Amino acid sequence: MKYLKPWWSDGGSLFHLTILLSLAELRLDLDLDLDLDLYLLFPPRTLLGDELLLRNGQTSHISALSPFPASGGWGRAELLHPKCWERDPAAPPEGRLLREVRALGVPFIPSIRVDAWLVHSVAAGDADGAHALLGAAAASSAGGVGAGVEGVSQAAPGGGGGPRAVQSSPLAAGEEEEKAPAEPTAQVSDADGHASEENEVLRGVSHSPQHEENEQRSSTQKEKSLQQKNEDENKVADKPAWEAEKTTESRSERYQNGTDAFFSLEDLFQLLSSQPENLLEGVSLGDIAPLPRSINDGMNSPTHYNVNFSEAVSHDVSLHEAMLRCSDNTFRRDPVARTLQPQEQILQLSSITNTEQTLPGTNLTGFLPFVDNQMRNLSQDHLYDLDINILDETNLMSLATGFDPMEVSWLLEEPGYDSGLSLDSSNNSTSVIKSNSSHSICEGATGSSSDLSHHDLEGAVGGYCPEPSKLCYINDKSDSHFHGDLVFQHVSHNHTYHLEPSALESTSESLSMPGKSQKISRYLNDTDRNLSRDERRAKALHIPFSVDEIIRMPVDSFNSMLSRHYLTDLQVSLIRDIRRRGKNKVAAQNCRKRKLDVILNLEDDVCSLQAKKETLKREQSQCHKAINIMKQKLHHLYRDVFSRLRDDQGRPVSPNQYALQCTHDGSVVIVPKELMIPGQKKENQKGKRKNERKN
DNA sequence: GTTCGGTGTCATGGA
DNA sequence: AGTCCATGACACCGA
Repeated sequence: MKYLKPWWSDGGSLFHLTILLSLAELRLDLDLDLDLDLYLLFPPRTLLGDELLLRNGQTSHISALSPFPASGGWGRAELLHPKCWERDPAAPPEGRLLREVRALGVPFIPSIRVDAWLVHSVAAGDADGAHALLGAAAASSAGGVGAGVEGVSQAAPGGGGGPRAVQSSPLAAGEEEEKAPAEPTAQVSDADGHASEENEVLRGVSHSPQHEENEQRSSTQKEKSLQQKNEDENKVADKPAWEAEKTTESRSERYQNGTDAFFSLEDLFQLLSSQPENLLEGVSLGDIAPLPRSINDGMNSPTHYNVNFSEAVSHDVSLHEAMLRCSDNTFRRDPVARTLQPQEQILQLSSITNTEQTLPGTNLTGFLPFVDNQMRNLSQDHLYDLDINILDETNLMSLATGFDPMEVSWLLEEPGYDSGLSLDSSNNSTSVIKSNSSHSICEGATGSSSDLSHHDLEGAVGGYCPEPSKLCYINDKSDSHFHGDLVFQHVSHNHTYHLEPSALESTSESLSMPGKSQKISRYLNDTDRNLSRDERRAKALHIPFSVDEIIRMPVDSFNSMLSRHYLTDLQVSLIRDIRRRGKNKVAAQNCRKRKLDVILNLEDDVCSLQAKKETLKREQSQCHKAINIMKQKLHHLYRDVFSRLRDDQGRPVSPNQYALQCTHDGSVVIVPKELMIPGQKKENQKGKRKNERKN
């Protein structure tokens, strides 16, 4: 798969496109990582200093670009967090876009401006040829060039010299004659450096004093700017790409004055579509992130082809300005409503980036496939899968608390508020922002230093470095910070009971959000689910030890540790509570385990005893049976003996009158029952009765 | 909505 | 006296 060849990257600048890519709907409100993977169609360095206006009014800037190998200047634009600019003494002054935006009275326009300095690949000093080329391209656009070619057609006198110049250009736009309309528009002929009517429309949405002043200045500097322009182009053509950066500001100034040359998107469309084979040479996809659509896709689309760009894109094209021109006046006139309706912005962006109808004449889909795809990916993959309610909550919380939405979003994700102790997460949020600027979200979870090694973070609560020197600001917590930490105590289960109820009530009342607590609690549970409450508390208070350490440490080490580190009373109290609770928790677990073991053992004993009882019962019954058998045998033997006994006269002995009795020597004698021992007499009587009953 | 098991926590007593 | 441990009691959560 081929990629668009930056055929303009090695020559002087001819075009100046300003495209406002509405990135407001990116996850800037929640995701603090401003490192946007935005692949631009423009040469690097020319984007430096461009700004991204955040919802909170801060600005971010595009930092150094990363040009792709063999892309001839195409690169990856990175946005720099404003915090970084604050630390950078060489930070550029307030950019033009921001000034313009503020002049328009739009306080929050989270958009990114991309100035594209399209440089034609002409030989050094051959700016006229480039002008001719672009003039031809401008002339080739069907009546929709508008003011976008101003300066270009002047550089190529007559504007009709396009075909000849195109043939001499490396683009070899031989097909230009086929696609080019016969006549350039009147606007083309008028494009001598003056701002066109459309330019006026686009830039004059709100005639700020600054704009008027710029227009006045522009009229006086026209001639000079034209001369300067040619000179600058020749200079730029001899300079490497990064040196062109130095001229960006001056270009912007001239742009503001309306003296620079501009070119419409349609011109570029015509130009690119006329030479697709040339444009798609040399740059492989491997150099650039894979994108599903090449520029040819946009070019070949009739929808893209037939778009009249002259209406909205002719001079200084911006999606935002185009949006301003659209019927959605609330975007400009009601910044508050815009601030409060991120979803609508998202939908706006979606409609803009996905449908050409929203912006007639502004077909970024075809012209900027990379940007378009990025926007699509960002808007669809990252935005639509977001729970919009989070945005709502964030904004509502930001309104309620006066906090920054980013901070509020962080607060929502920080589940440490169920602690009965005062926490410090407002400081955390700030630290998070700082750490995010260096792409260390995880490390910045507690706002600690980003220079911590992963080992240091492992097991340590919140990744805080235990060095005393880095613990100094622990004591800098103000009560207000703690107050902010108590915000969400009411939304989560609080297992601690030693916090003053007044504190909880005050914080809950100040920020109570009926109907939101459940959802917030859900997010709280989702985010730091793996952390215990004490861990979150320690994390919030920047306890420089892990909970595991605090609990398992021997008492001597524990005391020495407390004495070594300078900790606040609150921290010491928390640490002792953590230790006590941790140990008690383990003890309770052991106790329950032992109790369970005792119960199980008792159950086993019961089972074994029941089994033994059954066995004994069986043995008892067997013994009873054996005894009965022996008794019966004894009775039979008794009867048998008496049946055979005879007295002195030879008569049978009656068992009713006599009984058999064993003597001490083992002999058996016949004894009259009257002479029997009373005990033996009773037994014999019992036995006799039994035998009688049986019989 | 109720029940029940699991869990954390506190209070208390003994070692 | 301080600490640890064991345990009953309570509250909360989730199934």
